[in-house]
Amino acid sequence: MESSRRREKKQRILDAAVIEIARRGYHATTVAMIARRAGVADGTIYLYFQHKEEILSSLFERAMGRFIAAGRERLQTVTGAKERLRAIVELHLGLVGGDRDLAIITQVELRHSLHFLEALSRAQVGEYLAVIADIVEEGRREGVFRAGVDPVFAAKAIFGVLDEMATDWVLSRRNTRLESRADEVAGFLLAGLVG
Amino acid sequence: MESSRRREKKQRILDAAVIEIARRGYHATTVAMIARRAGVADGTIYLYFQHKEEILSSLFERAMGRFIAAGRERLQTVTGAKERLRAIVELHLGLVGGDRDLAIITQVELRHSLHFLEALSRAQVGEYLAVIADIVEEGRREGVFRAGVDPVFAAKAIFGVLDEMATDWVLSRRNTRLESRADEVAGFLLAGLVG
Amino acid sequence: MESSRRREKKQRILDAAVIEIARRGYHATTVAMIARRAGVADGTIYLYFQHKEEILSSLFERAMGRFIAAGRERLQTVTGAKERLRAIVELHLGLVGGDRDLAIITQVELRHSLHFLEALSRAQVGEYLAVIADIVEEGRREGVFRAGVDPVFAAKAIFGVLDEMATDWVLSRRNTRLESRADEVAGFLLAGLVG
Amino acid sequence: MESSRRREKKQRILDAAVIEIARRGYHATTVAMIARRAGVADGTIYLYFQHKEEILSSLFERAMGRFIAAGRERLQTVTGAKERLRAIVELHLGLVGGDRDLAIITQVELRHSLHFLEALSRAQVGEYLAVIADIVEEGRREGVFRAGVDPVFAAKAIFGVLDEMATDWVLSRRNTRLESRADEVAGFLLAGLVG
DNA sequence: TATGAATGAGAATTCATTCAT
DNA sequence: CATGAATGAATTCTCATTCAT
Repeated sequence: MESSRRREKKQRILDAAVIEIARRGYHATTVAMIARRAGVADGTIYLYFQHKEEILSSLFERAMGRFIAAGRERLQTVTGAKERLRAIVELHLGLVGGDRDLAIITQVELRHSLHFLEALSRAQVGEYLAVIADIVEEGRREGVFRAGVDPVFAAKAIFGVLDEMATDWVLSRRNTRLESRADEVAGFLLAGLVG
Repeated sequence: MESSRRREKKQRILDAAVIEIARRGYHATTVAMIARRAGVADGTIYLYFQHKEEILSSLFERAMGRFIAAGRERLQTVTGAKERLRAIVELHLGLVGGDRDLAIITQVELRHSLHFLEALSRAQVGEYLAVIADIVEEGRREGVFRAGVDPVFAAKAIFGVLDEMATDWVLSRRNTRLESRADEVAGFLLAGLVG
Repeated sequence: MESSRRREKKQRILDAAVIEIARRGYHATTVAMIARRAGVADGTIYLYFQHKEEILSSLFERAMGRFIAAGRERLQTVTGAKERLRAIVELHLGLVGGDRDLAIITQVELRHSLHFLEALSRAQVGEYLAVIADIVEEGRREGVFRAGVDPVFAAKAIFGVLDEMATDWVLSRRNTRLESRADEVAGFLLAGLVG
Repeated sequence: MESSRRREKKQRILDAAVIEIARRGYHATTVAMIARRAGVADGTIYLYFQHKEEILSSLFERAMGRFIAAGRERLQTVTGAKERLRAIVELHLGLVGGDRDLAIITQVELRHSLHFLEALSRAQVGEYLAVIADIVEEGRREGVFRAGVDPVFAAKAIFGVLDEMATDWVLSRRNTRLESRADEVAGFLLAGLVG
């Protein structure tokens, strides 16, 4: 009960952080700004997060958690490596494209330092890449994908393409929907994977 | 004559900046640290750069300049879209992989803020993408690449793969040579492009 | 309650500023010096003042506030233009002469820049001049002062004499009391005003 | 010959300084700005002045020199205390009002610090006050001015009025000519002095 | 738990002054 | 005499973090 209230307030702080950081960048955003938007006192932030940086990593973890949960759910209903890859592409672009503020954070702010990026990478992007690699592996076993493709390598390549599309969409302030490029992306990737 | 001395000292400062920033990140690096490593006084930095941030953008411009020059030179000696793409891949991975400190900067530090990333993107990455798009276009005309591939899209996808490989290499402190993955990367990309 | 504590601390900072600035001048006084004397941390200053310059203008406002309050009070108990002018002269010299540190600030430091001086002038000296002009006007109506005297001009002239006496007293480190010149000053001014 | 060229360049620097300092204030004006406007190198300034502050005091000395020279000349042709006082008033307002840039400096910038103001005061304002005091003394001897007036005091009062008029004119950006107030000022002062 | 006033370390930047050329 | 590149001390202001209430 307590715990739920606590979780709620933590979410409120994170929501505030997304908006502020997306708007002005991580370094230009002060803890006080986040506190004000969240409607709490400056000091309260430190009852929920140890450092300012922990807000950023929590943001990442929350995003990745949703990402992975959505992925799991979606993949359960889809079979066949090609369809599964297509599903991942749609999901990735759909999720990133669904919240521009969050996208700014995942595509730009989270990459602000080597140390930070390494930590993120090891922790959770690895898991995400593994999911993709599994699909590629599955495709090879099914004989749908070329045998010469290394799943681990392919996962990175796929992630690279998705990530670049996402970043490109964030930087170009165009009003297109990112998700609308899913077919094109999936087509390109499948062409490279299919024998 | 004067000017050459000036250019020389500017280079010295940039060289110092690469090392310091790669080591501790842009924000944790003080102007004083760069000055010390360059062997000049703090104030001297400001005779060559207007702001600390201008050091970072100069770093990027210098890197891109070398990149593009090397690319132009290389492409002049290579014909055929497939070979040209292969050459670009080798070049990209070779250049990024040739200087880990610089790679840290191009793959991580230069992306530290939306504003900054936008500026970079518009200015010079666009030019680079155009070079790649031209190769794809050429391949389509030659009938080597599939007609269904949009050159602009393909250029981003190719860049995405290269960029992800580079970032992955930077983050994994492995001692492999990045360039050694060129064949694999080129193979994957060509598979996606060739009919 | 809170507010009173806040006001108190603000006063403490201003008191410290008077001493430091009088001693070494505005430009040679650092915010750190004021903070130390006030017994607060450097950063605390900025919870009460936006800029260093705002300390100076607050000093002026505080001084003028007291000046005007004292003036109002005094003038209520005095009637007749001649007596009122005499009262103003006594008050002006008495207040300036009562605190040498503050006098240094009002007579010297507050005039350190055109921009600043303009702001002060427009804001509050104007009000003070108006009070004097009213007395002159009153004297004319009473037939005590010459009809040919322009009240606005006379107010400036009176202020000029008072101000010069004050500055002279500040600069000459003599131990005379400034107030002791009040009779002489009032006599001179009245001679010029009375028919 | 050398010496005349030297003097000329010194004047050029001072002329530049008047403009720059009047425009932006003493503290906001850098030595480099003055050098640029004077058309010399930064270092050259230091061949003519020991410190930046010496430029300011030289400015004052030059202004006072002209002031006193003009005063001497004028007073030689005028007789009678009343007429001499009138002449001084005209001269003072005429000279200050004749060059707004210089006026900004004499009325504002030169007063920026106690230390500086003291030095000026002792050195040359004293001499100027003495000239005025002499006139008052003369008037007393002639029986034109009241016997009760202390010449030294009167000189300060007169200077105070003139100074306030000058400052007022500088601060009000009105386009009136300062000199046009000479009659009014002289009338007021004489009323106070004449028996 | 929550507050928000206070802290004080920290850093970018400026600019008077020097001095080798 | 003149130059102007180089110096480096010096200072304002910010802001993550703490802690008494």
